Amino acid sequence: MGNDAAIAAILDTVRRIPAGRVTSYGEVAARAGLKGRARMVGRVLGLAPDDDPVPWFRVLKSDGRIAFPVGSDAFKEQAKRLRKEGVKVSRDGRVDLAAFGWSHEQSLDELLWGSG
DNA sequence: AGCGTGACAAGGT
DNA sequence: GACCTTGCCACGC
Repeated sequence: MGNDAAIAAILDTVRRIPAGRVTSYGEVAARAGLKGRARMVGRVLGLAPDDDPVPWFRVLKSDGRIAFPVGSDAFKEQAKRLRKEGVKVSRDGRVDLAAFGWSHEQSLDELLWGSG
């Protein structure tokens, strides 16, 4: 897969992340057919222009933490946008992937109350 | 071409 | 948990 195709695949994948859910750079790469190229995902999101809006803030590190340094402007912006969609973000930028992760497809209610 | 750097990940100490 | 190493790859020098 060429570079342009890879970029398009990454952007498409990120646009498919549902509001109120998060995923990791690695998972985006894998779903885009670019397993092992998580670093490229971060790079592409960083370059993504405003003309081509993508929900970059729904992408976290594999451990569920925001990738930016705690306290940085980017960190605060990402936490703010996530919280606005109902995602719980701890002060140090942690998100519970079991509750809000994409393709867990399990609502927080189900998690708390149990499905059956 | 080589080397360092980076919005990463996985495995080990 | 904090680090370190290895694998990954695009970029700028």
